[in-house]
Amino acid sequence: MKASTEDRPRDAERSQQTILDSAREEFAEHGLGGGRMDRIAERAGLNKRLIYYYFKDKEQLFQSVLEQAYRDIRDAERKLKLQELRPADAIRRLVEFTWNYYLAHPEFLTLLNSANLHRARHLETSSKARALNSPLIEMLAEILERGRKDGSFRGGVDPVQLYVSIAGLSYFYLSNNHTLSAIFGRSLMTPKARNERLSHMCDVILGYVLRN
Amino acid sequence: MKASTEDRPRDAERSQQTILDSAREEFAEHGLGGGRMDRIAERAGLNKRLIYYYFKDKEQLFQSVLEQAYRDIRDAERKLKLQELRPADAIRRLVEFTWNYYLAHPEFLTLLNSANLHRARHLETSSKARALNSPLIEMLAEILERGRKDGSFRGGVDPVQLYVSIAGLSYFYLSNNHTLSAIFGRSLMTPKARNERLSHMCDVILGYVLRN
DNA sequence: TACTTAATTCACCAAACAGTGAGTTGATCT
DNA sequence: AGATCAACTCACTGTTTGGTGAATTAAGTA
Repeated sequence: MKASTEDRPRDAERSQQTILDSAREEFAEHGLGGGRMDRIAERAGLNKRLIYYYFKDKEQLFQSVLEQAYRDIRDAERKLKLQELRPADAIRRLVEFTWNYYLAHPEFLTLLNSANLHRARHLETSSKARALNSPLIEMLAEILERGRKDGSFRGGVDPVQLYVSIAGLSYFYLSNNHTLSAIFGRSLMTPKARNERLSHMCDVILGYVLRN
Repeated sequence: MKASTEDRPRDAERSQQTILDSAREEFAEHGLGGGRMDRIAERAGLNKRLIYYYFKDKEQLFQSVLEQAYRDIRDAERKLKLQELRPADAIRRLVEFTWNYYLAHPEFLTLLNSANLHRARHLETSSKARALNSPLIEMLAEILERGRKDGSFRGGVDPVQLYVSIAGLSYFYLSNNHTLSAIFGRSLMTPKARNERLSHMCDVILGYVLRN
């Protein structure tokens, strides 16, 4: 759980990363307002003062956490090789990827929620904001163009709208999974329910882009 | 802004509602963790002690806020008369309603996010949770059945999945509007952008349910 | 080995916070 | 007019919180 206080060599970078990891957990679990600096220090097994030494204050720490979360997902996105697939398969793959990434990184969802609660001021200030633009937009544009050319896709589809829709279908289901489960009176996270959701989302998105 | 302290007749119900309204604003703006009881009292123009008199503690106050938020949207949903419309028009109307409701009640989105951050324990405890099931599910089932019968809709569509998808398309765009705007470097809330989003969502949902 | 400087810890603070005991006020009933 | 009880206020507290000044320790350098 907590790193032992025993003799570990001094390593600024390592400590910064440990703090960042602990902060990500803490903020993902309790939000920015509910996150506690003392708990972050405890999680990291480092003295609280060190957090302020490296990250000025709570706000900047959260901003750094957010930037890394974005870097992580963008890195994962870049690894997708969609050019090799036929348009319809590429779209399906993209839906699956988004779904699986959110599923594997639930903290990404809550961090984004926190960022938006605070009107994304942590991104506006960030000089790295521009570089955060998803590579998926370009990929998507290329896929849509290929599909249109070979006659399988409808034309006039905005890649940004489609990207937001693909993300939204997974995001809402997973981020609001608790309230939805309570309301429908059944768990949405059983393997069966998850498979059904993925299947449904593919049907929706493909039903939209496919000509016919 | 703040209700004046001047002589207003004593009214328990009125005070409770005032507190509830102030709490909804506060929690919507800062989340559950970031919401401050002192600020809620100040917003309401009532003594903080009164909050504890009527609502025991912060947790129960939040639960009450959440229950009312759900009651409000369910009431609005019930007013929809979709039976009179042709299936495709009914679906379009439903998408529009969802979009417009979220647009007019942004606090609903952030309250739900807070509830989910805390794993919806405020709903699980709530005896009113069952009654929160959306009437839209039944309406949607009826519309889908009608559309299937008259040959315009595909069959085998799960109303719950579709409901989640319709909600998700609006929710993600609006709830994450700040981060999305920052990333894409353009506002998503101009009238033009909003119209385009609504149009796109209708296309996606109808593209899915319509046979063809 | 002594010196330098960055990494890390210690001990502490003022403000903010959720929550409360004990009262005061005012509407209503007899 | 006096009694009653709910509505509402006052003044306070123990604790938590984000944040900091100053000291200490260890790793590299001359």
